[in-house]
Amino acid sequence: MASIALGFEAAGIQTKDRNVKKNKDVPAEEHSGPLMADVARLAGVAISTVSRALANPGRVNEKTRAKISAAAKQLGYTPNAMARGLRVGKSNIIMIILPGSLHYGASQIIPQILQGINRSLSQHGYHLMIANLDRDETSEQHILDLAFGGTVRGVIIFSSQLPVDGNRSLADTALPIVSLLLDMSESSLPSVVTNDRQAVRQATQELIELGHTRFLYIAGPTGNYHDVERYGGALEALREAGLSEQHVVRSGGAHSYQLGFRTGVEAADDFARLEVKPTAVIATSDDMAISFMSRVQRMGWNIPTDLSLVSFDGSPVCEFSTPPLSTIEQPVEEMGQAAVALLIERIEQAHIRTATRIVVPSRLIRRESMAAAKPGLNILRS
Amino acid sequence: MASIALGFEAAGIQTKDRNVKKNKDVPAEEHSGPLMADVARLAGVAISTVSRALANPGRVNEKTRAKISAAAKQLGYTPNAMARGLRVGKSNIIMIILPGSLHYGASQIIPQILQGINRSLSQHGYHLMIANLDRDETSEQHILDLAFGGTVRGVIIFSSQLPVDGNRSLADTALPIVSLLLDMSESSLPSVVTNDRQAVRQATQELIELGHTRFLYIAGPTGNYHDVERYGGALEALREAGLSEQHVVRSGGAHSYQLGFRTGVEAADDFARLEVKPTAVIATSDDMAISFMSRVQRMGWNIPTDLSLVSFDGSPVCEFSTPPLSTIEQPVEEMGQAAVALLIERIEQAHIRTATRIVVPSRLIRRESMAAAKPGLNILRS
DNA sequence: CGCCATTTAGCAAACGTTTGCCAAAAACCA
DNA sequence: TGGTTTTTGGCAAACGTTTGCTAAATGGCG
Repeated sequence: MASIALGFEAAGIQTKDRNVKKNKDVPAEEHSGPLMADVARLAGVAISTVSRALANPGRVNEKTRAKISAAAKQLGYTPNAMARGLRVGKSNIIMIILPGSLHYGASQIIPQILQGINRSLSQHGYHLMIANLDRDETSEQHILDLAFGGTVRGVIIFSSQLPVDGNRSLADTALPIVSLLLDMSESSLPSVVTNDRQAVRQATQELIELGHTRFLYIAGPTGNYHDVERYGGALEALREAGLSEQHVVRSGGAHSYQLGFRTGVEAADDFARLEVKPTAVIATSDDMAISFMSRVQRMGWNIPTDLSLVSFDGSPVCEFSTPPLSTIEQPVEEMGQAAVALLIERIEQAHIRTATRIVVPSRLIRRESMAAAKPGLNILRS
Repeated sequence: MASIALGFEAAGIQTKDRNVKKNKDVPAEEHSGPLMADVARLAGVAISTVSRALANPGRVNEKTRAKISAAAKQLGYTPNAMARGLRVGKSNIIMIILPGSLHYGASQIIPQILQGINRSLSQHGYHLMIANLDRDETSEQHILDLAFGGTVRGVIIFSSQLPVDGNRSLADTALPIVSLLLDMSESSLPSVVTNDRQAVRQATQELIELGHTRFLYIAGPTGNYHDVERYGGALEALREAGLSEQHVVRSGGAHSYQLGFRTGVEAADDFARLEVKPTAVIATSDDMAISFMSRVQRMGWNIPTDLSLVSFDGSPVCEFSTPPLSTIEQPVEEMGQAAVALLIERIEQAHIRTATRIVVPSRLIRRESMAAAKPGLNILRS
């Protein structure tokens, strides 16, 4: 407007005008969509009335409200989320932080988790943004920018530690955070977890009852929460049965879960090298179990006659391996829903400060890969 | 609201006071974080200088810039994304629309796709939001609200049609959109696809060269783009070899891909019922192939001696089935990257209007599930 | 030292909503 | 009908940035 007026004012001095323009970016006149003001004009009311009619219907006459929403529909009006978010100081976006090695355990559970969470969130009017937490600094920065920049309203952190960058830490946010799969209730983060330890203990107990006394444990990344818990559960069962830690051989542990299949292959090689063969194998993920099984079968061992096998995750594919694989199924759907419920509770009632812990139990699905130990056959030659 | 007010009215005069308050919400004094104004004050410059120093470093003295970014770091300042977005009229969020039956083909490819896309986006400073496109109306509304409400800056639509709701359609947005997996370049949407048709044709040709003349085709959802393409490819190969459509039996087609395993199981039953047995099976997803294989093996058939098998998707698990499964691998990583590249190109240079089509070829991974047809053994009894 | 060209910094107006406050209208009661 | 309560609508000020314009500062040159 001002520049046009200037142009008219001094028609001869075009240069001047040009110079002025150098500093000027186009104001992006392209937002196109109808504004609340357009709706108000069409409905013959004030903007504020439109706002109230759309967001807080109780506060406006029904007849007016109808007129307004008709106008809105006619124009195809959609309120601008950023303007709203800026004004009310909150967004309706939830961020889920996924570990860099995305394929934790069986990759199959990630889509289920994401879908379950997204559905639950949608029902409450929230949207889902995903963030990858790699080991590099930039990914942590991105996440913290999202958190501190007001883009997100709450965080679900999936089997990871809270990211930190410089003097900013996710823990310092006022944002509600829920930890999924990783128990961080000690650090006063509400957590939704499954009973890794107990589930593995129970599976080990069953193997012991079937007569097994020598175990191969195929480990996840050393130090990983899930690996520690699961191995701990196996050891507990052994101890209860009066068996020492000598009765279990560990394999794997060097790789991230992303390489589950490779870990299983290497475990099969380890197995082949052992003088004293275990009769039962506990794998910390289905991927490992499947590739392990494939390799040892190829080497000539029979499952479950020579070797029983049980793993963790509950991927659907386990039902269709040969033989069908016993696995500890994680109730991903329920866990996702529980996490969302917890998060929304924190969002909507800011006064909740107690750190809850919700344990959704995993359950062992018994299939043909588990059988009684071969009596008196504790030593096999490779 | 109205009824509550009536209740108060009857109660007495306290109502007045309460009613006044009813209209008042706390102004949410809790944004907490440091503002650009705080940084400016600490650095001893004006707000606008801070803004320019942070976003457009060339426009401000280096010494000043250093002072400002030191101040920003000291305060842990993070710019508010919604305020920025509102002002500049654009966000930095990309939305990916996933089909409601999320487990298209092998669910394994979804996490890979998502991770690949998210990584590429991160590098360009964008964030990824996921949206589920279910069959219900609310999910379409949610998606359109995101698109029209200015929340997102671009859209990647994964193997789905554009959602429509009332008089709003994603097609009407000014937003850049890229279609992934589904070829919509005819509808002037830039698309990144793989060569479904040609890949299946080639695999079928190889089977024919191995002496196979009777096929079982395990179909995806009837009418689905991928199913049409893949079946078409198989038919083309048959026709080229002078074989009529009679030489292929279709199974499945009724379910969504989500039930891939079940489709395979039912295909095995169909197979058992056939008088004239096919000698080769083409499955449209790895899930189907795996469950099919498991069942027919259990019924006593041998793979690949009695029956050759090839499927689509390239899930890692195929390498470890018994026997290892031949599969057509989709280059998901490259496809994701290509989609992002295309999208960012459209975002940053708004003048591109030509609809591109990028074909990233799939490749057949040959494993033991494919072998020569048993000579002269076209009919087996069940 | 003075004049002009070029940087650099600051003011204030946007961006599109929501909402406190107040005025107007409506409804009710006597 | 007049006064009082209740409801409804409108004005304008936020929310935290970016940015056009202008003022000030800096530097170059005669």
